Amino acid sequence: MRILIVEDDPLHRSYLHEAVRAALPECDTILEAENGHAGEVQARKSRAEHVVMDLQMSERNGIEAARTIWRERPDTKILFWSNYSDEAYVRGVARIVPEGATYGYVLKSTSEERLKLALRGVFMESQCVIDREVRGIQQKSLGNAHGLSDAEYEILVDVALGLTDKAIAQRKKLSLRSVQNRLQQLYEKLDVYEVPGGGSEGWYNLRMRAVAVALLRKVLNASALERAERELRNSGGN
Amino acid sequence: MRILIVEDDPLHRSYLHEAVRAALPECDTILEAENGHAGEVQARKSRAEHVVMDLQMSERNGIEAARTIWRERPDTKILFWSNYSDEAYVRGVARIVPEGATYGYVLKSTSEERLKLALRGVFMESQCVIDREVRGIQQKSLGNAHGLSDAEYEILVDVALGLTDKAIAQRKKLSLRSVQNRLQQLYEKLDVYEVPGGGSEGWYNLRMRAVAVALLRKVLNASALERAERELRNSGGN
DNA sequence: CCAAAATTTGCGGGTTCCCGCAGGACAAGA
DNA sequence: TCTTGTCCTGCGGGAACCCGCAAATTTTGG
Repeated sequence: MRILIVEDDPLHRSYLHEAVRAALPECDTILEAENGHAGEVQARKSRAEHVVMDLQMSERNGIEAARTIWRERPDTKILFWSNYSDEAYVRGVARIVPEGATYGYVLKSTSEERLKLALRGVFMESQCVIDREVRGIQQKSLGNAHGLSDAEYEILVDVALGLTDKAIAQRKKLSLRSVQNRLQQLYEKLDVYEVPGGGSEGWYNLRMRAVAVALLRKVLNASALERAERELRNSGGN
Repeated sequence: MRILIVEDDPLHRSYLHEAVRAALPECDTILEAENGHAGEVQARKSRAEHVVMDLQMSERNGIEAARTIWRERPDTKILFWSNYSDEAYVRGVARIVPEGATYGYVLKSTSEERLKLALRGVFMESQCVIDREVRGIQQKSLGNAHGLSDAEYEILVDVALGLTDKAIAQRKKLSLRSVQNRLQQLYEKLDVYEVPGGGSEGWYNLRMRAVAVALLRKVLNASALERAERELRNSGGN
């Protein structure tokens, strides 16, 4: 049994190494990579079927690396080990996990015990192990009280990239008006109208404010933006 | 000699603890805090004059903590120890350093050697120790080829918060037109006009695109936005 | 001190955005 | 089938944005 560790912080990497060794004595070789790209290469070369990896790394982040790994071998078991439980990350992971794949999502702040349990659960028992906090985010993002539908999220990302309504309409093959409708739904779901000072109107540029709120609430984050930007650029714009 | 460590990651905290113990044998007590707020409290209580602290922590980040610490005792020596060298962080730190204070800024990825050197340099020799990469960012942000002036940066932040031109004019006590002028400068300095696909016009909403580019280039980041948002809210909007 | 350079401000217009209103398209259920 | 609900679409107008032009003001440098 071989395990691949993808993590850029050396301290965390060696901590993980120890945890794996302790939790999975049946594991005979532990491979390491220090960024997403190296992780992909290693995974391809070693055919490792068990990967534990960090999100937010430089040089290709965890989500992108996971996507290409899963594209090549969809039965790979991946345990995500992240600092944050931003909705953007949770959504990003959910978006790329293949049909029936087993994976886990635990926070770096969890106890060593829980990390070891997750390691065994995902790699030995083929369970999906998701931390409580992360689960909480998942729920919230689905509970449509304040949660955005996928369609709305897509629009939000396009807006955040700086595209005009017209450009978005073209990309998404919708009429101009439909795009604007979805935008208004966004403006309601994020509390864009709430004004800091007095109740004066016209304080906010709604389109920009929506993105600001999404960033503050971690519905969006820089990493998601980077991914979207790259996608935009090599899809040639439309 | 007492040293206060403010760092939320337990691994990094203990690593720092070790490094301090090794680099500064004359240090007799090492205090620890696990977020910015606790750090402020500890600093106030212990009157520590030497602080090493992380940026990006939950529950009040390093910049805010440093600001209140320096406000109370401007001669405190602070060594910032951060994962990233985002322009937003570098600028944020530079913005709050008091006249003549000594501080340092090293990345978590630097060698143990350099960390120890920085510890001695800042705390014993009262030098300002800034990592090469960080210095590089500093230069770039000043070299006005692509670097934003302080005025432009301020506007950028206000725009990113979602304020309208009019609102910004009011806050900054400028005319509407001046705000728009500064915006146009922004649009030029960030390459807002560059289009992905063909040379079609009207592809970008410039105001939004400027913020997107700033985020992608790390001129802005979520942490800076949070700070600005809080400031906006308790300045009552104007 | 004056001249050059940079900023600020007003005006005017073309464009985009924001959104109420209202008419279609399509699916679910009585 | 008819209703109800949801979504897409077009129209129209008021507000905000983007920006060229030019005068007024401030700053800089000699």
